[in-house]
Amino acid sequence: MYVQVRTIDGKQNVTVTVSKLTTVVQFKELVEKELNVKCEKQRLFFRGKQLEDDYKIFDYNINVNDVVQLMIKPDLPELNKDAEKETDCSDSKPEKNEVNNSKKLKEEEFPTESKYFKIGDYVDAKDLCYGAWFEGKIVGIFKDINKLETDPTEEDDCLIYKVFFQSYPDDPPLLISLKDIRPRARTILSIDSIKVGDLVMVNYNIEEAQERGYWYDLKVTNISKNGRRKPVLKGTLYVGTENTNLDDSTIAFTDEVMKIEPKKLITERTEDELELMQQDTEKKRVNAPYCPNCSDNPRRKCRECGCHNCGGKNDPEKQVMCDECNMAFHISCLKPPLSKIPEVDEWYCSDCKNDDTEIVKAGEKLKESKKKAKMASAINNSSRDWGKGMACVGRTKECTLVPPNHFGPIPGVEVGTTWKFRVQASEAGVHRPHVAGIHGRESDGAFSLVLSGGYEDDIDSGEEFFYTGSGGRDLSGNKRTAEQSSDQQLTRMNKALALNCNAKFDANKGAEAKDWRGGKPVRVVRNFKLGKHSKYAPEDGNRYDGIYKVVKYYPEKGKSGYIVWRYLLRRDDPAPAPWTKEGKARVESLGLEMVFPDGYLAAMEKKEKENIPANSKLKRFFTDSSEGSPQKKKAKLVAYKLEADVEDKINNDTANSKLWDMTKVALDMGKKEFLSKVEETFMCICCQELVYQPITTQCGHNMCLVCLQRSFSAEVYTCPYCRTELGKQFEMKQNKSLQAALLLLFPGYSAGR
DNA sequence: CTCGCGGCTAAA
DNA sequence: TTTAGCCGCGAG
Repeated sequence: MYVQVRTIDGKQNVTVTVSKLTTVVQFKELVEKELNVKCEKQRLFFRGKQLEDDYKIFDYNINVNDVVQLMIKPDLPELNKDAEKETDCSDSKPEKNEVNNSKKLKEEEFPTESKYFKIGDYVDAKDLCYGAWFEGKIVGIFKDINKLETDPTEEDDCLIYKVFFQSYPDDPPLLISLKDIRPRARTILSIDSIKVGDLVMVNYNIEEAQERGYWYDLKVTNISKNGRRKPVLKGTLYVGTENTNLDDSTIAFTDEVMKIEPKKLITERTEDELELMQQDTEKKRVNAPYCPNCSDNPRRKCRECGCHNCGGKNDPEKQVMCDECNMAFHISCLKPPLSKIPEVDEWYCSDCKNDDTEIVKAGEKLKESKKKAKMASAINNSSRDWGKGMACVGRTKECTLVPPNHFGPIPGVEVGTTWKFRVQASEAGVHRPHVAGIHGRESDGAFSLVLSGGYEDDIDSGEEFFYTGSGGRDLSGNKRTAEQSSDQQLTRMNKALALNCNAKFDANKGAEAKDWRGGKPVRVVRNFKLGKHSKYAPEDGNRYDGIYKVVKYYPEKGKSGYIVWRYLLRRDDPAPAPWTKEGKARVESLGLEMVFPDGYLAAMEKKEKENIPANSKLKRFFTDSSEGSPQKKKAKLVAYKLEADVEDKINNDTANSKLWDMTKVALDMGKKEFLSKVEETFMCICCQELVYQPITTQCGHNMCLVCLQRSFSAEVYTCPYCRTELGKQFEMKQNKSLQAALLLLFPGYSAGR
């Protein structure tokens, strides 16, 4: 799709081709090609939000022909460059800043005086992080040694002012040049005294114009007073250290417009002014609250800016912050509570703790990375392109428990299991095709089918239903469904389903089974869309309803007038059907709930929240996200390389070479993913834990020695996975190579077995 | 290679 | 709100 990129001054305008999955970094590269503006020099904005490098076009809801604004960062003067580097807006580290400031800028050795300001003057100064005016106090004036070398004239331009920002008492003073300092604003202007063309200072929130933000200069272009209604004040807003203008900004806080005090030589100050400059203003200007949740009310409990557990704001020195989610916790509120602040560089709360060196109990899932789940575009880790349908999505998992041509139930999948999307039913191995209704082989029979209401003359009475074959539709134009437009043939999946019927195959008239239970089993999934025609459909998603058999099949003239093949299926499953009272009770007792793709719910939640302004995001507005933020490093995916000894053991395990090959695909996704894949692949079907003292059968399945012995002692001599006959005399020979490999990967997992 | 009882967006 | 029109993917 095309997206317009326009410079803030409107002079340059280009169109670039992107997809919803294009990252902001890639986008910047495209812009660099088109406009010859280096990526580092670009700031891109859309609907008031700065596009941050790690996000995707999708995450900002950018659509076809939307206009993205490009702000070009000019070359900063030497001083500011240095200062900006030292200014870590998101996470200030006072000691480090102090040291570097004094080391890099030798001006401290040259205290001097200025014609405009004195030490102790209360001023407004422009902060390099936010690019807005804040209340500050001059605590030092120095010569800029760098400038003096090139330009020996002692103009005030060559001075550096050390300014203490009163809104940030914990931060060290910053070095500011003269152009970013002026006398403290003291006068609130009434709306009637403001004229078009005036330059004033206003409060504005760049992300959300209705919300409180920071203080910027505004050149007034439009004032309208409309009777008793709130006056409208519009103008060009100067934001950032380079005074980039945002045209036609509407000011929400029209009763807080402030007069800008011009710079004045000290010699020209009146007695009053001299005094005023050294006096702090009584009432401080209000900035955007640090916490949008509680508006910084110290008496309100807030789980966002206070303790994430109890919401209390007391004892900040006894609170520890999580390095992942940045939430604070009282050490006494932790489970288990701590007696003192932990002395480690990085600390993570229980939700974020995600250590891949941690031994994970067999059978217990590793926690998904929060970072991964955060982004909507991370619903799965393949290159998901939205707008092309969930049917277009690739699987992130694959059922390896049974072969794709497996008849009958999938071990571990209970009747009543419900997945939100078809692709998940595919991942579970219950119904593998993404779109097609029947899964089968023409030579073999059908393994599964989905009832989805796609053929409205299907009659569903729960225990029995009529099903229509596929085909006879014109799917030209890359369609997936269409009206019936020709006769169906008893070939492909239609033939496969017919083969399930316990009767001699007849391609002309069809057939009916005398002993219908003798037919091949079909897994049946009901989709919620069937609800239009049937009361046995689930409320939402796709529900596995158990095993059915084909009673009969026959050709018939359908509603369309064309021949369709029809099948009568009848339920033959020991588990009660999910719509019956017993079935519902069973679903309840098994605790079955709708299954969503990994990260799906988190992504949906985030999408909903996106409409609500996140003021805290503003903090990062003027920071350069290309300079690695501390959170980034953890999200980085490092491919896992198997240690030589593990590799050896795996290679020795020739009986499972295919399974290992499949598992090794996950190596690229990092150690955590790989281990999780190993757990999934080598889980014992009986105890649902990683196999211990494993037996590998000739049918290629692994289970614990004790689990198989238990089965044999119950006189069941089949493979617990696929029911292949093993025989009473089956020799239970432990697969030592597999055991050794697993022990290296999961040290100590066998403890307690 | 062809086929298809999805799921999405944008237009109506 | 409903609906036409897409189209990646795994399966045979």
